Parts: sequence; structure tokens; C-alpha cells
Amino acid sequence: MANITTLFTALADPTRRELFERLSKKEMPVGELARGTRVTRPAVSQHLRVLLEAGLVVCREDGTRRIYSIDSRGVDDMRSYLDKMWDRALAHFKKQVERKDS
Amino acid sequence: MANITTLFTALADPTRRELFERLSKKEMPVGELARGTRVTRPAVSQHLRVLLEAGLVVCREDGTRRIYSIDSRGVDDMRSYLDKMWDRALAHFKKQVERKDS
DNA sequence: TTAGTTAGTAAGTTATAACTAACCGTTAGT
DNA sequence: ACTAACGGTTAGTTATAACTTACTAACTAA
Repeated sequence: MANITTLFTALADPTRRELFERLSKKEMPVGELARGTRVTRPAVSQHLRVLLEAGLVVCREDGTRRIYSIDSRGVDDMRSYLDKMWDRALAHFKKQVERKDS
Repeated sequence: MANITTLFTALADPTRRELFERLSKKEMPVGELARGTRVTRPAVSQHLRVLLEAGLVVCREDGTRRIYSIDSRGVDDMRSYLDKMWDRALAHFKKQVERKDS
């Protein structure tokens, strides 16, 4: 599991999140992704590496093209984290109510 | 709804996420939070403001103390976002399989 | 009323993340 | 073989986020 900091950092950047969101709609090669942004293609490559290392996208090769698509692993890891936090909070709130009752 | 960038940025920082995690276990005043970290109390205040603006924590006053606790709103917003992304991806994958079948 | 505790704010420093320009390697087509 | 398209990497610049120190304000208890 990619670490949590890497995951949240990856989606904190608006440009990077835009790439991620477009890939969630449709898999795409780097060039097509780059054409849809105001940043340069190298910048897109760098962002994709961050998303890749976070486990939020995967990449398959097709000749000289690299087709990127969204990866469930990163998404699942983040969801697990948030669920864990919220479950804890619920348990705490419940304990507090019980204390007030007594 | 606090914007998505604010939410992910808030949890991307390890120190801030540590505060968030501790608050998920137990509500706490600023001083107690600060004692458990290696950063100074003003730094904790600044982190709490970021978490507050993101809707990840709430604050109630008790004399000169401010008791912070976790807030479901931010957590829910993030989960909704992730769910939306993953639902989209699933729809896309399904369409791709159908295309291959034909 | 004064001394102590609480916590937010402001100013200044420093490390780092995002970006561009220039470069290189690989595959495809003629 | 030559040319073009694809895309990753490196070096350098710049903006910003995290931090500390110093300060201020508000409430509490002696």
C-alpha cells in the first residue's frame, strides 16, 4: 500500500486532479492528456509519475504510446483510511453519550 | 461544501494528519494536542485553522479553551468525491468490455 | 489587580513542489 | 536509413507552505 501522504498529496494539486478526473472518464495516452491542459507535456509526465507512484493510475504500453487509466488500489486505500477515521470518531461519540447518561 | 483542493491539501501534511487522527480518537483542547507533537503550539493553531476551513474538524469553546473534534462533513465530501471517480471508471471499463465483445 | 493559563495572529525564514526549456531514447512509417 | 511522433528525464526558476519567535487578547483564580 502506497503511503497515505503520497496519496493525499497526489490529489491535492488541481492540475494533477484534473488529469485524474479525465482518466476516470476515459483511458488516454499522454499526448491527448497534454492537449487538454494549459501546462506543457513534460509537466503532464511529471504529474503522471506522482499519480502512478501513489497507485492512483496505471499505465500500459502500445508502441511508443503509454495509455494511462485510473487504478482502484489508490482509491480504495484512501477510502479505507477515511472510513477508519470516521469509525473511530463514531465510537468516541458513542462513548461520550454513554458517559453523559450515567 | 469546502472545495476539494482544500480538503486533500489539509490531509496531505503528515503533522496535520496526525492531529486529525488524534482528534478522531478523542476530542481535545489545543494545548493537549500541542503537547503530543514536536511542533510548537502556534503551529498547531495554524494547522487547526486549515482543518477547520476544510470542514474536517469543528471547535467549541469552554472558557479560554477551545475543544476541537472531528467533523463528518469534510470526511463525507472526500468520500463522495472518491466514489464519484470510481463509479465513472467502472462505467468506462464496462463500456470497453462491451466494445470488445462486439 | 495581578499573575497565570489559554489560544489565535503577524512577521520573517527556509525548504520544496510545480513549472518550463532543452535534452535524450524508442518506435513507426516511407 | 531517415524523419517524425511519442514520451520520459534533467536543470534551473519561482511561488508557496510549514515553521519559529514574538506578540496580543480573553478568561480564571489568588
